[in-house]
Amino acid sequence: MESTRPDPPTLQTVAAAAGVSRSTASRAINGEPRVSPETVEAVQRAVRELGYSPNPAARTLVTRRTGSVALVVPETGDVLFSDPYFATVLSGITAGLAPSGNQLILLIGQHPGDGNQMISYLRGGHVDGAMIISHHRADLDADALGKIPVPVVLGGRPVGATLPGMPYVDADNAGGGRLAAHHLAGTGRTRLGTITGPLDMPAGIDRLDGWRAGMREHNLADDATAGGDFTAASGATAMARLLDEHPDLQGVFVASDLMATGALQELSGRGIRVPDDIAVVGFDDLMFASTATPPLTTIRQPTREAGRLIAETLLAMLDGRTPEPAQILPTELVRRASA
Amino acid sequence: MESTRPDPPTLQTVAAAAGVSRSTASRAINGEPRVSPETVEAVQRAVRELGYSPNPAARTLVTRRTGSVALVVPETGDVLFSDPYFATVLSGITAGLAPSGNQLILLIGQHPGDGNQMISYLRGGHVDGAMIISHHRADLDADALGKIPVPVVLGGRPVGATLPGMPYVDADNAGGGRLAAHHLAGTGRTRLGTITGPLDMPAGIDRLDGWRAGMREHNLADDATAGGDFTAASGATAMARLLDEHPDLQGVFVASDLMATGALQELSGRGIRVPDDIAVVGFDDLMFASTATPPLTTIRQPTREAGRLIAETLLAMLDGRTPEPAQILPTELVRRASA
DNA sequence: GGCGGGTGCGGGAGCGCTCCCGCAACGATG
DNA sequence: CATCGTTGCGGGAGCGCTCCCGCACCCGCC
Repeated sequence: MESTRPDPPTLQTVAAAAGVSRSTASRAINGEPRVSPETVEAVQRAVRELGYSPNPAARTLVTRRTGSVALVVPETGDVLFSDPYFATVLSGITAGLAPSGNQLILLIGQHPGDGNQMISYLRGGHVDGAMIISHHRADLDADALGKIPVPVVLGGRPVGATLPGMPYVDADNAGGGRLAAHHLAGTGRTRLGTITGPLDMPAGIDRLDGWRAGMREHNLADDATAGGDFTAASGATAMARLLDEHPDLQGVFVASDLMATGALQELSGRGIRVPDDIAVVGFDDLMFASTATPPLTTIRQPTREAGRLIAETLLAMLDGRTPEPAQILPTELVRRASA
Repeated sequence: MESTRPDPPTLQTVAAAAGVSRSTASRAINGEPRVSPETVEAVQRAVRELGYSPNPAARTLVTRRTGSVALVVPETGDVLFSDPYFATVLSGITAGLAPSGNQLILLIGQHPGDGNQMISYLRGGHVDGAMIISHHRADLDADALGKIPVPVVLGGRPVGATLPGMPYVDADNAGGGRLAAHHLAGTGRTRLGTITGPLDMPAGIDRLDGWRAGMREHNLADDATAGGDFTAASGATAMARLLDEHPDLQGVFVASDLMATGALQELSGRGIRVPDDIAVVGFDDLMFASTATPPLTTIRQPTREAGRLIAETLLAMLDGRTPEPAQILPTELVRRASA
């Protein structure tokens, strides 16, 4: 009769096989102190022989811990996955999470407006905590975020007011913009411009702010700017506009490597030599920066480290510790051939 | 006293608020047939007012359904994330999963040998099913795989024998290799070579097999080959070797776009013009194929569709349906400037 | 008018686990 | 020798849910 499906062993079964009670078996399995070594041994053998594995649902029901955390990306999948930034930060997150044994649940928006549905998931007790990375605009409203009953860590500075008790991890975007300005100005070039990211995103805003501050420090004009949206195509378009409006341009800071590849294409299409005629500095230092032609001088942000830090910050909160409200990672200049 | 944490409402609370019993409330919430419309309305209002959300652990405990599936990647994170293939297939998987409401749990190997640990996770009742994508070699042993008690779908043809009851989804790699051969031969070039992927992987093997078949059909020699490992650097190295050994080369099929970018760099470094001196055909049609210099002629494989199909196949199995043991997606030639 | 079948609902049991409490045995302490 | 704390263990309760069973009621039938 019951030969069809050999029901998976339960704690009861294990306890019986080891000749102890449920409670004792539970204690032995969870490594609690008040158990004799012989008993532990007997229980472990029973576990092994029966191939026992605790039922996670039952355990969660009583402990109120799920052993998993969510990574929320309120961006539609298509946009997201074309951006190498995401893969890199995800890599850091999985690495940071690994030692804790927590599992990662991926919550990715399919349609704009899925945000609130995701939040209701977070409120449903499925996860112990959440990380929200909104590399692109943060389109979750603050009220809804405030209702999440579990710890939340943000990847990237939130756009509006800081959410109370919701720490974030970000790169020093402004500092990076300044580094780019210093480097270009340091080569003796004086007519400099920038291609910005979207100005409704912190990464776009802050890099521009940093750039402008740098220009001012060198007493250079900061009027040559063109806006892009972090895609390669927009980089090419912006480069074209910049060249048309400022024919005397000597150097350009492009707020992302992806846009920089577009800019390089536009420049090479016009027969403009890099860096001889115009120097180019990118931002990110993603994999393909070094394989561009010419290899891209860029501002490196530690994307993978940011991911790891996001995960570790969440783990700290799960442990009841109170993390820094903001953790800003340093950026650095990586000097290659383009500037 | 209990003002500190307003315990989340339970089904019992909702039932009381609606003036019905637990059972009836449960039926109303789950949309079961034998409930009067007025009762349904009353329960729904209570749910709304109390902000009730069913405890997933309790539900799972009795239904034995978790509502989540795992994506297993027995590759260390570092290797994986540098490969745009993964992001694309992941995008397809999330899209395919979305309509079902199942959540995605990401299981990513941190160290070589984590495979069996992952399998024990799959055996532990955490998920209803699993997808294993081993874009790189399948290093999970068949015995262990066979013990997974939930439906499993494989992304990519398994290396050894087919696992019984474990369907897979793959691109027509051999067909793609043949397409490349036909295209290059069709341009009148006769001295052709290939840069292969790793030959311990189906994607590497099958593309080479297809290429060779195509060469034979055109009565051309298929002896000019060099091996790579799907990275850009290995593409450059292999290209160099191929040029040294076969100075008369007129065209080359590179088994991945990433390797092709490396090959293009090597060619441009030697002052060899593409496609005038040597024509180049890639494989994948990833985003950057169109922005390479020159834009890459390549074999497109529907990576995102593969992801979606993997997810849908798993969902079908969860529904009790028996899927095709193998689903092979077509590849096609995308003609750009490099060949 | 008695009777069968369908409709709407309530109560109990139980999923597998952890945690609290209580109890026996033992060594140490006065 | 009586007392007390400590160690190791067992049993019961309960986490929040679904599902089975049974009960009351109403409709339509012979």
